[in-house]
Amino acid sequence: MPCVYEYSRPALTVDCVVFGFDGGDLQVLLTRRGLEPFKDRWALPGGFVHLDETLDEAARRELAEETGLREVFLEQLHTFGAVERDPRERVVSVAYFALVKPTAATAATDAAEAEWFPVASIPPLAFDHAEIFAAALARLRGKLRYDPLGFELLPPKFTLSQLQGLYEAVLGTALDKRNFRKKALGFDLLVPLNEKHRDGAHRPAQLFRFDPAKYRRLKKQGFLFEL
Amino acid sequence: MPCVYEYSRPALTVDCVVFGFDGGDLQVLLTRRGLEPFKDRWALPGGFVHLDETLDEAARRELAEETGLREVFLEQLHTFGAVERDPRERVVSVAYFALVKPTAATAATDAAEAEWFPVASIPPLAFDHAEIFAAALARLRGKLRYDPLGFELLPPKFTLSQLQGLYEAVLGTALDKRNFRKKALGFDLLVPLNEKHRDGAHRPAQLFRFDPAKYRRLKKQGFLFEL
DNA sequence: CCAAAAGTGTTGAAACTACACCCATGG
DNA sequence: CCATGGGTGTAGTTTCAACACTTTTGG
Repeated sequence: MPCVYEYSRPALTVDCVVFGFDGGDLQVLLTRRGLEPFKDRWALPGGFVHLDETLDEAARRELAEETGLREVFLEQLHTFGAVERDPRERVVSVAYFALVKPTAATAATDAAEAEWFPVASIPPLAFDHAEIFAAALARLRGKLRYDPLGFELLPPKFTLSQLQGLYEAVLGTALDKRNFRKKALGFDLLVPLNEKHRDGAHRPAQLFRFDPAKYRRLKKQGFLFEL
Repeated sequence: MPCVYEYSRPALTVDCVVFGFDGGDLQVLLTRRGLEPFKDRWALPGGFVHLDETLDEAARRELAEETGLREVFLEQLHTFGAVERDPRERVVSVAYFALVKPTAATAATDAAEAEWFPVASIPPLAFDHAEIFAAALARLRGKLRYDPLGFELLPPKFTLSQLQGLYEAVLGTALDKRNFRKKALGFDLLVPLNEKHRDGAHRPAQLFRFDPAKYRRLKKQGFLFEL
């Protein structure tokens, strides 16, 4: 029998919008609900915040538990507090968005009831998760332009074409190859490796890595990224 | 005697970072705490979220109760969830930032224990409110550049010099008068009024108003503001 | 030798920066 | 008539967008 205190404050959860990139499409990781309400519907991975953990910790813990993902890029998105967003009782949810590299991404698929969906064809979602997802996608699109988030979705070594493909997939627009390369290299944040990417019957591509330390140094001096 | 449920979930509050502009400095509205902990310290206005209100509603209600402010521009900022941010018990706080026009701002001063402080000289704050304030200021600075937020801090009728002064106060840099005017007028979002601003022994200034409807229309077509 | 993606420069247009003087008013 | 802030244009530089062909490889 619940006492009055159960109803005196909202429940608090975290939900994660996890993005991945397979080289073609931008994707999102969803889990299938095992319980009512919305049993068998797809939903964002997430769960209740414990009293002894921060919000970020809760998000990481839930991600690990439900999808097996660890060490992902995680950033708080927005807190959703509509009164009726959960039919059972008042639940406020702190939403996060996460970016995972392809290596980690494939590991996640092996786990439990988690599955990747291209963002263009998301199934119906539980609760207000469609709204949360839309907010996350908008944020990713907006931020990609002036923050080097993209590298969190690529393997540590990547080609310029892969980088461009990612920008095109996320922004939904075609980009000019020469202009893109000029800009991307102009920042001096991509270091060429002594390694080529061989992939099929054509000229092999130069591999690069992103230099995050240098980026942080530049950012402190009021530098802007902007691709 | 509290039952176990009191401790099974964090308490949830909202806190508001309210900015105003007096023509010279960017200011923040603080309230003096009447109770322990941090009794007599300055703090951000805020309070507990009720079960039957959204987070936005809670923020507006608390603002009205503690400062008398209504009809302000309000936007969710970030949710703060450090485990020890409140010494009494686990409290998670959804922070908002608010922008108020000078007319409303003076009304607020008359109210209760609320007072405006220039952002350059904020007193010590309760809890983690200094951190919240810093996040709000950073967000305001960042967003001002590509979102027409500034008009929420000016009276409905304003001169270009007032607008420029606001940008300079928020961004902390001097701007070139001619370039600023060119850009500001170039968007075609400022409509000149048949009215001048008389103020002292010099040429009176043209008054303008911002056209929010037109802005929304342009934004839908993928238009970017950026001053 | 063919298909397929990698790689590379230039040019015209637009936007940005820097900069100095006259105007209208109140006292 | 003087002090004060309002208001205006241009030139040099930089950045941006558009655009097509050669290179390297595997099959």
